[in-house]
Amino acid sequence: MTDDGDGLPLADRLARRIRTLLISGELAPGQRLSEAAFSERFDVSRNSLREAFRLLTKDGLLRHEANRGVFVAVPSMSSIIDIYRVRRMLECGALRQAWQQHPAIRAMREAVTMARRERDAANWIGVGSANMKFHAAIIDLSDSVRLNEFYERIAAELRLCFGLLNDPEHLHSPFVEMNDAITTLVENDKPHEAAAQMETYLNLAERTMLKALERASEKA
Amino acid sequence: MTDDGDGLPLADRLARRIRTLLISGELAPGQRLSEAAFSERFDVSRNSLREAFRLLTKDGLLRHEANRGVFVAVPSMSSIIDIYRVRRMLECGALRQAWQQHPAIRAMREAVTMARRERDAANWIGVGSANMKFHAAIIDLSDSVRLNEFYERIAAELRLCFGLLNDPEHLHSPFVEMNDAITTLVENDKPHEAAAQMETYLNLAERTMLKALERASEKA
DNA sequence: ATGTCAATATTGTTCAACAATATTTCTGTA
DNA sequence: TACAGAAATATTGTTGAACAATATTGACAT
Repeated sequence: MTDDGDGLPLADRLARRIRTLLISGELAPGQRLSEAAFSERFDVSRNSLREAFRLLTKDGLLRHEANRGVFVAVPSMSSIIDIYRVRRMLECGALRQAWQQHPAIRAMREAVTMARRERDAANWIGVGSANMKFHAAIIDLSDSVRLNEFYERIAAELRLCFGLLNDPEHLHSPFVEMNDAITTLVENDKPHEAAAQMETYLNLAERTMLKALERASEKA
Repeated sequence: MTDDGDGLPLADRLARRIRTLLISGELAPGQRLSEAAFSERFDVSRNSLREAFRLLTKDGLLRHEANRGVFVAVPSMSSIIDIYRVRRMLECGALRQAWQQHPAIRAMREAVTMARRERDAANWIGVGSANMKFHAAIIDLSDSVRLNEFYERIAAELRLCFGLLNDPEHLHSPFVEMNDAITTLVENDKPHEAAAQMETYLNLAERTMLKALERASEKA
């Protein structure tokens, strides 16, 4: 099940491959991505590669400087603050108007179960993925393809931030039980309380993130 | 003040030019955009044009079909519903957490004033622009560059929908006074009431839009 | 009218070239 | 040595042509 999306245009497939490299941390923030090197590496033409770069730049994962090339975006304090501002708006909004019978709630519950299982197996990056699934499910509550698409972009940027840090246990584990509580609230048709809980969740996560970034940058 | 953004890469400038054509209605929805024809028209290479097409496709203004080319996106019922779902989420959210002293409130007031002036001059497309400025100012309340950027994309799609209709007077004028009321509410530090008012505003606008699209499509 | 097959046009992708701009290396001078 | 400036080099920006893969058109036979 390699699923290399053979039907899609080359640039899209390329963008997906590079995105994977970016969020897996194989390409360091700030690193320059040479057109010649990458077109060679992926065995595609420079033109096709440039199309892919444009897409990823629009996604905020790459930064483009005129006549200097593209660089892996470097997460900053202000970008983290901005990302969490977006998350509060979207996730709390989606929860607040959540309808008790919405199928996405089932996905939220599944993500919580998965996160717990991964945590018990001490697989912290698994906990992280389950966590991301949980929040994606929350966005699904809003039933908007555009919001889903937008959130995917934000989530990719967030993963880029995660890659900057180490300590994934301390980063993801504490939130598993909060996810459970929030899920229970929407299951019991208390969307406003769920949204309120999510707001404190995100504020806490933001602080954790900023603190971690601070430590990481002063070490450098 | 032509402001052709001479510093930007060619593909970005191209994308902007084509976007202008799209939202001004010079390119009809569903129309196919031939690479050969447009690269000739703008006197650029096919490669550069393709990069621009990719950007606009990502913005939802163009649709890309494999081996068939790009087409101007055709607004549908579902896309309008989706767009207004996004607008409710973003605009109501921004208003709800609005801070009385925020500079964007001043921009809202200015947009209202401008809209009134244009309406009195019976310049309906001017009313429309002022209206768009008003809603952009509301998004500014959230102080997020990512939300602003996302809203720009949504606004462009919305303008594409507007182009499909005629009757701009009936489409924009009724909302000027509502804008005034909402602005007054945030000026008086009643953000929740402003958000509630905005929700009814957007529901009404959505219905108007859907009705108009229905008429336009059954005529075809 | 309908379906089949060749002819044509369009997109998908690559390659090679050159201009414009950045970066590095070299050089001469204080 | 340290440093400013100039030459040399490398990289991006953009173009044009080429060819394969796919889609559209049109002619023809039934």
